[in-house]
Amino acid sequence: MSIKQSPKLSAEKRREQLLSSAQKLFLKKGYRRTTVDEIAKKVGLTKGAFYFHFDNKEHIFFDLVKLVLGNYMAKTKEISSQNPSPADFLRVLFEEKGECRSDNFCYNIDFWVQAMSIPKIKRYMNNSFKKVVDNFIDGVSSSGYKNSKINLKDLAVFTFSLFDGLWIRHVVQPSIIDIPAQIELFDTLLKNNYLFKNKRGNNEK
Amino acid sequence: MSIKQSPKLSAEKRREQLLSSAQKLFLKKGYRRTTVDEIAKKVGLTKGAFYFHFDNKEHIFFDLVKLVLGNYMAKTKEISSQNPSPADFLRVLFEEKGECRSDNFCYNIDFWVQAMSIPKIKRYMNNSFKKVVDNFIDGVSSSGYKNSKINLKDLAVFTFSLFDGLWIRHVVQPSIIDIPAQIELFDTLLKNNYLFKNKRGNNEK
Amino acid sequence: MSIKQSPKLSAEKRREQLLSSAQKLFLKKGYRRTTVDEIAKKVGLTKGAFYFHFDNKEHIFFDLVKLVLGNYMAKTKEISSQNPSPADFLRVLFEEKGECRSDNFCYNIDFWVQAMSIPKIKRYMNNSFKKVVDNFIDGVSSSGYKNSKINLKDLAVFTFSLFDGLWIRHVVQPSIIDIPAQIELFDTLLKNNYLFKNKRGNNEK
Amino acid sequence: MSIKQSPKLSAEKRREQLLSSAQKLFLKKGYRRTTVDEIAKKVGLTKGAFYFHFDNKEHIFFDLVKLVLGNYMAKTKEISSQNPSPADFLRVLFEEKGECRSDNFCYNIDFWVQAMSIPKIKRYMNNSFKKVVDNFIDGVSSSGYKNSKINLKDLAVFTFSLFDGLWIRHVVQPSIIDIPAQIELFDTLLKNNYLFKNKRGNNEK
DNA sequence: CATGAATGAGATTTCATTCAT
DNA sequence: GATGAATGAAATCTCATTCAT
Repeated sequence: MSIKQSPKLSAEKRREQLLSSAQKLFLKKGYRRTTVDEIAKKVGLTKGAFYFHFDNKEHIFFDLVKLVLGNYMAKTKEISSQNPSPADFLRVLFEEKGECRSDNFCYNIDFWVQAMSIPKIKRYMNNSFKKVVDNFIDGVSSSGYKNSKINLKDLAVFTFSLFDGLWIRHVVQPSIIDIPAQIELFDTLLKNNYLFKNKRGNNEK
Repeated sequence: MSIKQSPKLSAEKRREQLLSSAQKLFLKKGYRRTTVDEIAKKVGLTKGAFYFHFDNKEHIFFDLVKLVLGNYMAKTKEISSQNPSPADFLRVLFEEKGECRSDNFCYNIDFWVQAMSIPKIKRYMNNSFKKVVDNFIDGVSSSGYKNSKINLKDLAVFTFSLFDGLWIRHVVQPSIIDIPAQIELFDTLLKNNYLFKNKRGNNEK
Repeated sequence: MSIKQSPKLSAEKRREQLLSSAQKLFLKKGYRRTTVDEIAKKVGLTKGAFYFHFDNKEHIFFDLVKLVLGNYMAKTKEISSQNPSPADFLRVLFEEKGECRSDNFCYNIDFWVQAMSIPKIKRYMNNSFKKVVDNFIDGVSSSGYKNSKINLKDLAVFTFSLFDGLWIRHVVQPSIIDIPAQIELFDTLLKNNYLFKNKRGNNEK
Repeated sequence: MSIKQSPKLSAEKRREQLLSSAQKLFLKKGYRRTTVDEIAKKVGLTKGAFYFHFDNKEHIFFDLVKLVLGNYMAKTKEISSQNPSPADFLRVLFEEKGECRSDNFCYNIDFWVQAMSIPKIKRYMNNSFKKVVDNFIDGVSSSGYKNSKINLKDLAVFTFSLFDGLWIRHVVQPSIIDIPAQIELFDTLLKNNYLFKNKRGNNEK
């Protein structure tokens, strides 16, 4: 009997498509609620094809965690060399100019909780976070945020936690939250602060 | 032959036990990963008994959302009458003195995502958030944070998003994050700010 | 919506039923070709019920291996105290008087191959076989089969291998093989043998 | 871009390679547990190539059954003209000198059960077995094993069942079983037997 | 001849829910 | 009120087979 097949693409292309599909779905519905069938169908394939490209559902998840964290680290690294303010980190993580694409970083707690339940990936994540914090410290100390009263590590945790919280609210209640305004607010709070004022001189970004 | 039965408690007691059990589990593992069996076993009952007290899994979830949001609203309402600073909201939500009990507020995105997927509860949540924001605005404006340059609604969103982010990181990576230090940092950032300084005079809480 | 349920039996009864059902099917079709659905349906249950009684398909298999080998050992132990001839072992293993019930011992190689692929069960099986061989040696040496020219351990292996071979042929081609005649033949070969003749005196069984 | 391909061999060569590969795998793991992918990979090909050479998995199985049984028949035919004792049949089936190559006869019950479930092959097998039995009878009666008390057909079944049983134990628990010793034992049992003694005179092989 | 991406049927397993006792 | 055996829908995963290149 004959079988209708989707056009064949290279494994590389398909892997990318499937990763992107999975990322969107995991973000929107969480790891558990997302089925392999959905991931595959979103790119016009069947379950079977999914298993040709990935060993199992957990594997695509691992790959995604690595991708996301790698991206995250790369971005923060990149910013750190440009004399950034803490708010600049938010700006870039939210993809320039507040245009937040919900398929871009899947900073979603379900994703995290799932990830943290697997020792291998948990270690990877803790290491990643340390690197991101280091990048942040490098970046902001070079741009005048070094201050005896503020522990820069705490400021990093503060910034990234704020990012997570904004991100989540953005995902869950997009109508309520205005990301660019929030970033501006963060920037304003820091710029008009005694703690940094004298250190940084004029605050043009 | 006789069957071992748990001592029969009043329906009211059992409901409370089950709600508490479900809350802890939903927080720790997410709605989907938590089974009815686990919820029941945690209080020494069987699945069957669960269905005597709740119509189904979604119902206990609804009840929990209402409970949690009610609590959240009550707390913020209470603080708002005590001339709070924004950081005070964090302080109280994190249960005073930085001692965070992980079973207290289940502000976990999986919980949210699940909740937002049900229209009835989505409306409820949006309304709750609006009330919480109003409580915040009431509170901080009475304590001198009214400032033409800062939109207080934005400051509320900022504060609650920060709370969410800190909370999540606390749940996922407890070893990395020092909640009291973060609250202090938030407080410091606001207190030493030009924007509020002249308006508020002395900042002792 | 309402559900039609099979009459409820005690877990103990159901386990026995399911074990028996699985034994017959594994014997007839092999482990792999037998589905959990079939095992359950054969006793009027659904897949779901199967998983209430057994953790998974491998577990029922383990239990069965233990049951079968335990039975095998017990039988050979029992015979060994009754001055048996080697053929008596076959007789009893084939359940008295050649009436072979195909659901009795599942001495089937698929069963074995599957079992041997799991280290835990492999050790168990090797130990069992050693015990069975010991029982055989005990039994036949007490009834005059001790003979310097014949290694009794070899005779044991010979007897049990013959049993396996007959059993398999009986399962696969029942029309071709006459078990009682084969047992008689084995007995005759031994009884009319110089090696044992002088040792055993008259050979009445 | 170019694709790595195995060197193209004649269809005949490939068929033989695939048959040999399949035989080894079916013996080791059973028909069901063996995948087409494994069969192909073992000779450096892909699934697709397999389907160029064989219509489907069942076909290669049929071909194998015929090959194996043909071999079996040919061997027994050959021996039967050499005045064999029953033990000689074992000897030859086990490939002279006790050096058992596990890839030679796949006399494995999974193989049989699978085969017997297909009527065409079942008839073929029953006929084969009859011929093998006839070869045996021809052989041993010419060498003095004709005896009124022993039905030679039973002796044939006995011998081949013993072979099966030894073979299986050899495959499953190679460390426990000493094939040459078993063959010797069989020979000894027959040689020192009243039933044949007077008929056969001296028994040197 | 051979590749390798894709299919689809079917197997194992999970779990919310039902219900007789 | 509570038990625990049973259901059934849905999810994950496997693998024989197809087919464009």
